[in-house]
Amino acid sequence: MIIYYRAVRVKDEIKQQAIIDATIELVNEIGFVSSSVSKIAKKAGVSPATIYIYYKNKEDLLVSTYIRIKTMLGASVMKEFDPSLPVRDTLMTVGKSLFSHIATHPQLFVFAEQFANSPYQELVDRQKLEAVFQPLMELLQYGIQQKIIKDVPMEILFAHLYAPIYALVNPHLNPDFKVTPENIETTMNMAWDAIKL
Amino acid sequence: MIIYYRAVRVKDEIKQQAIIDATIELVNEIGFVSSSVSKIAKKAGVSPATIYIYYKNKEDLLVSTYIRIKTMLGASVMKEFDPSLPVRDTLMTVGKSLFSHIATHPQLFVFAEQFANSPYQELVDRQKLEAVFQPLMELLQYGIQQKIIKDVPMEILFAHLYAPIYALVNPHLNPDFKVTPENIETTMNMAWDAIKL
Amino acid sequence: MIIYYRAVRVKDEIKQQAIIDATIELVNEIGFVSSSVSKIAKKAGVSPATIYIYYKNKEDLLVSTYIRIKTMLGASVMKEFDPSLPVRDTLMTVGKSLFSHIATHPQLFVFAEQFANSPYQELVDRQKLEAVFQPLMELLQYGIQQKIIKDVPMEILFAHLYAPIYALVNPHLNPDFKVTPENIETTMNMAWDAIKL
Amino acid sequence: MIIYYRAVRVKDEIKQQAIIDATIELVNEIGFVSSSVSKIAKKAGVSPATIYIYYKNKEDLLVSTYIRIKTMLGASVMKEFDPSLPVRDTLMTVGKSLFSHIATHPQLFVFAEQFANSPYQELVDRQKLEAVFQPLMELLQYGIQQKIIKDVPMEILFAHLYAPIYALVNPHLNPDFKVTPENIETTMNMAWDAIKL
DNA sequence: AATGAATGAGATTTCATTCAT
DNA sequence: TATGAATGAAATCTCATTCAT
Repeated sequence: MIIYYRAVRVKDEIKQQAIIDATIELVNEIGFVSSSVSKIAKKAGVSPATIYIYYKNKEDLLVSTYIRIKTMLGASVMKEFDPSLPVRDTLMTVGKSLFSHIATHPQLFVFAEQFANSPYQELVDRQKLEAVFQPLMELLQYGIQQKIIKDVPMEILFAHLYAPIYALVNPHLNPDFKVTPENIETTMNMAWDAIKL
Repeated sequence: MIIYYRAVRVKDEIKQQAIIDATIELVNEIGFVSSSVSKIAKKAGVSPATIYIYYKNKEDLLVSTYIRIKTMLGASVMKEFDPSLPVRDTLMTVGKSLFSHIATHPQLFVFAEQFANSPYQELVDRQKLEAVFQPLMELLQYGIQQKIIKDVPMEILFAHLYAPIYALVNPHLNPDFKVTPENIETTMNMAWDAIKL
Repeated sequence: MIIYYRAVRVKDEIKQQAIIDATIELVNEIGFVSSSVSKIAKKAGVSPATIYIYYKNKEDLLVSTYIRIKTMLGASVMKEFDPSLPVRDTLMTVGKSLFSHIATHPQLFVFAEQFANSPYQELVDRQKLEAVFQPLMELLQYGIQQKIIKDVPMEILFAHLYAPIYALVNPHLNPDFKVTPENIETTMNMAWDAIKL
Repeated sequence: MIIYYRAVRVKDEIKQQAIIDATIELVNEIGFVSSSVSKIAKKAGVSPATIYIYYKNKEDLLVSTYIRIKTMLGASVMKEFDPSLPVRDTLMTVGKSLFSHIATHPQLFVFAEQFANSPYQELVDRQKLEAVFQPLMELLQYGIQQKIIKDVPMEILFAHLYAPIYALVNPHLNPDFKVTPENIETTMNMAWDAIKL
């Protein structure tokens, strides 16, 4: 006699991932505005009702997807972070890592941009998401102290270090830009020129 | 001889402007996703049907609004353009003008960002919109030639000159950033350090 | 040349009545619980969307219908009210009027009962609805003063005067009861015995 | 010879009662219309699927709950029935018992009222439920024969005896009515006046 | 017996657009 | 030109019920 009481059908990790993947793909294809729960469900191969087992509502689905993307991006980029190197080298490395992460996962980037420019964006705890970049801020702080980096507000430093990257890889803004090693090198050098003392 | 005065009622410029204003305001208030034609009509004080007299459909309304905003921004910013000044001064002036234009009309900026990150964005002729910045490109070209500015692709120069500005004024990204003369000065100086030879 | 600017299609009283009629009929047929907006629309011969032109939402439709029914009932019953007659005669007349109103419009009664036993019921201003019965209360008051009627709380008097009527005509409770003149006479005489001194 | 003890797990009485309790509570809180099987399950602390082990479907659950309530009410009220007392005393006692039962279990009453005004109501065998009141009917019959009680149809007698009670304790109809001994006394005396010869 | 996952069907509501005047 | 009414289509979400273990 077999007793299998415990093994009730269990929330399916694969299905949950399929839903997230479908969400990202669909937003890439038809945009945030037109992406409905039904369409996401169809793409994921599940019933619309099933999505509501995994997510409280549409908002929850989108916010969760965004947080997952941002968390992955942060972890991936900061993996390269090595404070034992010279300040400049560390910043360059992180920047290049960001470049290549985006270049490898353009879909995630498109979703994130559309999300960030939607009203849903107010629902995420930015502080929590940005916590992963704390070491970077400390490094910049240290650079300022060591008179290597300009003594200006942190947000301005960040703007010059990373905004150009986002602008360049954004296909809406620069449809023809290619993420080549040379372009990366050029951009990061210029960013350094902007912030260095 | 008969002289026809403008006896026929003519499309009402004021009404048309009211519709555009309502569109921009509504997108600011509730976002692109939730802005429906009926709500825009209500805010503009007209019937939904009236909007279809002035615009072919919703898409036409949104695209027209975007183009109007971008055209105004371009004109406004380039008004300050004076090629008789030194290259650096001209670029600084244009950058500051951009800063202050956005600071004075944050609503237009919010609409434009949401539009640019929507599928509608593919419907605008970017080349045409950017034509107004042609003098700027020529100036940069000239700066390169004169060995004042780094000889790198034009889009990289633009990215370093203006992306930090957009990032800083974007309330999603930097909710606490204040557009003060000092911050403007700092940012533009850093942008110049990035692109100057 | 004809100018008909003014005569835009106007909210259709007939259509609105059709929606209310359909609501009442449907609740009679399949009950409150199963009556959906779509089904009401279908019965009324309009699109579900049309209902939302006339009513803010389902709740508004149901509450409006209830108020209309109750107002009609009140007006109809009180039409017979004649305070110049002896107290007993007036109360008898009103009771008989109530009896015959319900007997003639059983559908309205069924709807009202189902509504009153639903959570929607909390949304109506009972005080306002009952205002029409003010003269009745004053008459009872007068009867008490004249030592014709028992000096007990008003709500107990009402309960004995009218609750038996509602119970008897309720087909759930008394499916076989017939509203005959004789039964009416009997019931009202007994109600009088209950309240008279 | 083999003796089977109750070795097989048996339907869990406690669980079944929990489901019924949850049903009644939920209908009290959110009404009949909004009470779904899932919500009932959650409140009862079981899986929705479990409910279908104990009840064929939702209808079965609701009808069973209603029958249980009505049966309990009947038994409880008739417990006091004592035909050896004078007719009047017996009727008074039963009425007071009804009053106090409802006052002690208002939740059961709310459920019953909502149920009775729903389409489910047609699914119960009223005759069976009312069988418990048979002695009461015989008593009234006897009273008529003895010329103590008016010789009118049984349902009219019942309506005058008990409808005022239901009306008074119904919080929708009389939100401010208090079930005090005095009010009970008054009401029952008046009911007696209505039916007595 | 017990259950969490799963779903087709259907709920309420809003949408972009057209109609009739 | 201008409009309020009207609507088919589609949106989000919930429901009663069944499945697989």
